[in-house]
Amino acid sequence: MKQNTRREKSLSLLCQKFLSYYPIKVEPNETIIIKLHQMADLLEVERRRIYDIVNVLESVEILSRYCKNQYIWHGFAQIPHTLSKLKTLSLKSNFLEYTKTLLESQNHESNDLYQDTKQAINIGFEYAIQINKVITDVRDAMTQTISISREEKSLGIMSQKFLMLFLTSEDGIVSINFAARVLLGDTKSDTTELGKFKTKIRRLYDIANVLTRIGLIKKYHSNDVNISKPAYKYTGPIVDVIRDAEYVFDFMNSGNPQSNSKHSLFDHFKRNLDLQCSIPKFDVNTGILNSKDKKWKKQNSSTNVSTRYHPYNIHQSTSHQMIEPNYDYNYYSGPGVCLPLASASCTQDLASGSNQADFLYNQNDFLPISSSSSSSSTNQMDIYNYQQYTNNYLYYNTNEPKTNDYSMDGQYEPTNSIDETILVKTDCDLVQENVLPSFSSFLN
DNA sequence: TATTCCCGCCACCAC
DNA sequence: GTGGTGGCGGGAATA
Repeated sequence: MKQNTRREKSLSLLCQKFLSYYPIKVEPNETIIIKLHQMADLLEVERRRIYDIVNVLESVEILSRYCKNQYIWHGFAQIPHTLSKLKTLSLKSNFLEYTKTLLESQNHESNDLYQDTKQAINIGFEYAIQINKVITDVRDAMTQTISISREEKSLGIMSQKFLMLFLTSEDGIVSINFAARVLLGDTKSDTTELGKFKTKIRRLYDIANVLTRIGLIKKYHSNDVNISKPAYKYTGPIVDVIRDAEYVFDFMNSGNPQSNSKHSLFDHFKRNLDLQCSIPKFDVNTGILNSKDKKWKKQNSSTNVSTRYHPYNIHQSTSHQMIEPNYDYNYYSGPGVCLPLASASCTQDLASGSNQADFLYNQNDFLPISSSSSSSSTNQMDIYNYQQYTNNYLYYNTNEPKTNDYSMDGQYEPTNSIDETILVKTDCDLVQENVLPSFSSFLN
């Protein structure tokens, strides 16, 4: 039916179909390769659409690029740790201050360009252009225009910044308008011009559709006149900041030690900055990411970070893809976090769609690995509250993959047969609620 | 009308 | 040059 055509082709539904082919968790002895051209054929879509999905999924480390046309599927277990890193980055990099500055600037500047733009949308597009031009010219004369680099405009990095807003928001609600302005950067130059703003909104819808499908956010409807519509609400795990994360190395040394994604802020640090340098700061006035130690620079092609990598331990090489629909899952113990996972037909639940978020994050059937009780009567917390459940213990895997474990064609040649998983007390810093702004009420 | 976002052009980049 | 990748914005479907 024509009415369903657009919906059937939607990125959200496409993402759901994509996810239905892969398990929530990956067994330690599995390698799950995603071949993009096969997925495009399977889902009967242009490959361009697959990139949209993959780029956002990569931003939360559900998968990572392996080589041309191929990605490695990691499942959902890494998500809490990725979110912890993003939250930590928000607080350690001035990102939160930047967003506050943005909020204040719009509150105090009655002639704020964005307000003019938004107002002008109601008046007429042509008039909006005129207003923008005049104000932009004035501002250009007063301020140095610094644009955000192409790298920072990647869908994955936008996705990460979008998530950082949710993770530092007091109420977990972020209006798409505010997010767009944050992503545009530079509170004082012409970056809020209508065209760029609309483009950013489009991308945010793309991102939001994928993040919604994996249950991290959902569309938020409110009658509150103070909340700008449209808005999204965070529905993902509650995560803490990583204690003592002051240097780029702190991020590199957790999660995906060898990843090299163009869609990850962390990997940008690894490529572009000294590992010993402190975490780069966002300029609170422009939103541009800078570092005292080194300028954000174009990637050097001679970088010694390998483009062939396995982010996690892989104990045997299998080239199979497409997990059976009724695959059983017990729990996953990988680097970064160790989470109990469902022993159910996850892919079917994923495919059902409607209660996916509940399934992923609010299942009652999960038991922490360290729990001495196997009673299922325990009212388990969200799967992603696991850190808190275990008194802020994180599981770190001591056996990180070594470069020489892989042959030139990327096949894993195991030198270690057994994982050793140790407990590391995190004693996470708890963020004081009163420092967190609300991003929902932005220029209603 | 405002929101949502599909579609594909074409620039960029590694090889 | 070639093919993979993905930023970008027009404009149409949907609410």
